[in-house]
Amino acid sequence: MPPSLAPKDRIKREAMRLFVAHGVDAVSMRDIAAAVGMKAPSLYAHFSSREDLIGALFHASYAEYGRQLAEAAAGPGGFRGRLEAMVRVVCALHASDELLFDFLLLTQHGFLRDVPMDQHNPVEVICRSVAAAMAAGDIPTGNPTLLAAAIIGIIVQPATFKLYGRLSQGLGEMTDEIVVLCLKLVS
Amino acid sequence: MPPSLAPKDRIKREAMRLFVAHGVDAVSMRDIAAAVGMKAPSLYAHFSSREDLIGALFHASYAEYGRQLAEAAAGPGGFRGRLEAMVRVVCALHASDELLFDFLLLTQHGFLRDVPMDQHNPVEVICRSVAAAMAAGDIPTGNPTLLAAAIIGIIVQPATFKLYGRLSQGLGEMTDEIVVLCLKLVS
DNA sequence: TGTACATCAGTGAACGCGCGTTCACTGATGTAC
DNA sequence: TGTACATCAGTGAACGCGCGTTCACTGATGTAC
Repeated sequence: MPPSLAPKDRIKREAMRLFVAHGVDAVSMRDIAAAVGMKAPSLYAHFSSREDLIGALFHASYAEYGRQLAEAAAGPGGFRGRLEAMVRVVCALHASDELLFDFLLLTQHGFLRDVPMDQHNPVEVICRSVAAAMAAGDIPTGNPTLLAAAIIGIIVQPATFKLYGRLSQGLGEMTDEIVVLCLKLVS
Repeated sequence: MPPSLAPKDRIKREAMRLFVAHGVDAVSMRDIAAAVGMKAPSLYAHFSSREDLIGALFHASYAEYGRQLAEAAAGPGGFRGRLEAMVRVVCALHASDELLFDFLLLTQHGFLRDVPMDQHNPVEVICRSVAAAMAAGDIPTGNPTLLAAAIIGIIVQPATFKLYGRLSQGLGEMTDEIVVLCLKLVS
């Protein structure tokens, strides 16, 4: 933790670290404050409530993931090229900030019911992209949502394995293999 | 909730329902007791603690899943036949008790660090089966753990979609399609 | 049939605890003149 | 340079609350004689 970071960012970083290590519900405001060398009341100078802090961590990052995915999904070329681009985006996000990726992975179930199904929702982006490709005849016909789920599973489950130490490499190092697996699904 | 069930089973059932609906940490012993028409202290006649109740729900079921998977993994024929059998087992488990499946799905991250990596661990069963097939040359060479993760992802992510209403069909009704997707991965 | 007693699932009241949050206050830093 | 004041991140003490859990007790049911 470089002390050069602004207090607000140090709080976000340490909170994320603790949430991933112990689970969101097992970490108190006092725990977070202690990790940044403060007392709990000081956190309220930066976030209006615990809910606000967690929301700032989850929703902003989740939307940013969706934004980058939507960009890849709108790229040039056929569906397979765009699928490869999307997979590479997600793997790159894992490589660039694994802590954030793990946080989204572990806390998703607590938030997914609140997340709007709009164009910044990563899951929605993939579902729409697959459905469009299937409707256009670019890939074999079937249940588009099931196929989208399978693609997401191929990316997310290895990240879970990494988190629990079953895989030592991150998604960044396995990108090419993951791309190959995803492309097999749409063959 | 048939009142014919023994009190202990009614408690387990209602607890599971509440945990899936609101998250494990958001449900108190008083909530569970109210759902079965009791007061909180009565629960302690059946379970020694909250931890004990949750553990009874998770670990026994998780081990049973592992046992059934191990049985399918030890079946006759080549790897592809055994993989198909394993996928069918998981889909059948989802079809036979979706609430239980969802409970394991939602609470896994809170327990996976405690689960021993033995022969009753469903993830371990799949990892070993894939690794053996790869070592025997039954399927193309690669990272066996990554492939195992991908297979698990193809099954688990559609279950997550069902849970959040993105898919209306359960795994039971999509079994054949899921089998096809998994077999594509090992081609 | 009637009485005394054992059993035991369930309860009301209470416990200590850690939680999120509030608020008056501190004390270091920067600015005005 | 020196003094008075404004600013503001951070703090100590305290709050009300809901939690898991304990325990003496209740009251229905079954058994012995």
